[in-house]
Amino acid sequence: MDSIVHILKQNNLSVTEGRRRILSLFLSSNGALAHADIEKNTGSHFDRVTVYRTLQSFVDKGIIHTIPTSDNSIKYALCKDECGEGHHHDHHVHLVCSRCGNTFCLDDVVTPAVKLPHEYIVQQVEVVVKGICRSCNHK
Amino acid sequence: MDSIVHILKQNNLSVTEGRRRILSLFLSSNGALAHADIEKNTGSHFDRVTVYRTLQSFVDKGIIHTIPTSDNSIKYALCKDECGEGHHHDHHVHLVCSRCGNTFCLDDVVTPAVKLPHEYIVQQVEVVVKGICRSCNHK
DNA sequence: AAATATTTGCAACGATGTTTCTTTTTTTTA
DNA sequence: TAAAAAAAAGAAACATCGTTGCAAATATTT
Ligand SMILES: [Mn+2]
Ligand SMILES: [Mn+2]
Ligand SMILES: [Zn+2]
Ligand SMILES: [Zn+2]
Repeated sequence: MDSIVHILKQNNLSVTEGRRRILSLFLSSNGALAHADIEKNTGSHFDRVTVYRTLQSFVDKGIIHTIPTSDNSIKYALCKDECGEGHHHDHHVHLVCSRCGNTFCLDDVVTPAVKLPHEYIVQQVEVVVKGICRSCNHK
Repeated sequence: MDSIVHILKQNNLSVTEGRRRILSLFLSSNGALAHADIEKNTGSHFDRVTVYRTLQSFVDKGIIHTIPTSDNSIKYALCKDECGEGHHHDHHVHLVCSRCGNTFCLDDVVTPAVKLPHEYIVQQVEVVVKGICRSCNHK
């Protein structure tokens, strides 16, 4: 069975044209995608609202995760394995390339521990690095 | 001279009612402020646009800095000393309290170094911690 | 006090995201 | 496979956020 369909079924999502297309976009893209990228790449096939709802349901199911960026636009990228409904475990660093503007998950770079004064409690650490991505750096 | 007026003059900003009020809000608040907080706290005294422009000019001058949060809302907080026009040096960690919802600059907690694979270049590291703030933790 | 420079308010606009409701599509059941 | 039930998509309306251009008001300089 098609791997895209497989992922959808595994997550109890009914298989629709829109979900197939959007999930396929994520699988074939190496960087993160913004809502606008998705609208563009799916042409005028789907309503904006459908895209919003699809992204939201993917996030809910742990198929994709959101990436906060300092310019305040949300990006989305595929989760690796361990995430599921109500369980996100994306403890990696994100890179926003200041040359090409793309955003990447650095899945192998684990979020550093942050030590706060003892009056505080740390629950989650989010790290976004601004820098130059691999492909921009090699040119 | 009033310290608020002093700061404005020092930054070559003309002293207006709006700027005085907004700067004074920052000086008297211990957490970070969102645009909405400012609109609320200044009553209906100023137009939305004026608030936007004031915040923008404060950021430009290095009086305040922006704080990215994972819920994609911008917060603003006072800079400490070293920042100036075109020179922001806010290398500290930010905490979003999951109990009270407030956002704080942890001025004494320096952004940890993040080591990326050598194909990448790091330019800036942004760390946002979700956790419990001092005052919420003491209750 | 007058002239100049800067800021403000207002109105209009675009982008983003949400909600409600009806129609269409998908899934389940028989 | 056909009918019934459930889920998703599309459309329209709406809310919020943030920006821009311009005329009126305010602050600064002369
Ligand atoms: Mn990621
Ligand atoms: Mn700060
Ligand atoms: Zn790049
Ligand atoms: Zn708190």
